[in-house]
Amino acid sequence: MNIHVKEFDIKKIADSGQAFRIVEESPGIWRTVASGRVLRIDESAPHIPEGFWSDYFDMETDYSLYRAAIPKQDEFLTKAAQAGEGIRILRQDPWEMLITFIISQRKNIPAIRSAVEALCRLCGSEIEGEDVRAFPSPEQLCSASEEALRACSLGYRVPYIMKSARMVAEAVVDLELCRELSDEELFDELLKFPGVGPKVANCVSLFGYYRIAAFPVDVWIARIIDQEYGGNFPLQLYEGFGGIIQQYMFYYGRFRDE
DNA sequence: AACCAGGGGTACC
DNA sequence: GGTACCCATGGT
Repeated sequence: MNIHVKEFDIKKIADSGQAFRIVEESPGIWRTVASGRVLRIDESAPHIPEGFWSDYFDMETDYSLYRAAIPKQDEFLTKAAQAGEGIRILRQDPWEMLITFIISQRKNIPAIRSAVEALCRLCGSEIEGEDVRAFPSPEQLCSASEEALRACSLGYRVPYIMKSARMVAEAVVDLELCRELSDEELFDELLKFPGVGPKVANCVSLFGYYRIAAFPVDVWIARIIDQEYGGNFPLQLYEGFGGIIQQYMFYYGRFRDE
């Protein structure tokens, strides 16, 4: 049983900077790993199973309603939203997002991918019949040695990751209970982790907790706001779903020249 | 409030 | 094959 797939582009999602384990395994066939499961998607005939995966890919949401809020006079966003049609905000695992976005600081996307993959190979669980491993649990990560973590190209982030993993393993911060918090409370809670500042807390909120009002500002978004909006982006036009608009901006900012 | 941090990816030569 | 520059930043 499959739901009707529309406004879904796995290739764009793989390049959107929210998920780092989606790879083109063979031409046109994409493989993704989440919560210890593997799914393969044919980009020309996408087929999303009901249940876990349709929830993960947020298939119930109609993104055209969000794009409709963009004023026609806003040429940049109009083009960005057009170029980004098919991108969805994935409902990813908060723990995986926490560690992934601590890793992300001052790395480019290919470097984030390889570091995350190295971490999974180091201490993630095997997945039956697959070459890839699951993202490691907090306990698995805690059991890894500092030297082994350094070999994953994590650099100065190693202590942040080790301390954050311990905080989750010891439930100093309960990432599941955090689902009950308001956006502001969640943001403050995430800031308690070492290596997590405003940018990373917003990314974890948006991609790990589906807080679509969160609006992470990285170098790309800052550049766009500066160059296209004279330093003043009208975020109030998109109250409650700025994160979705941000995703179109990010994607278009990176790929409009290709 | 400047300044620094690992080092990988990439474009260019 | 060398090198210069950039990178979904945060801590000090």
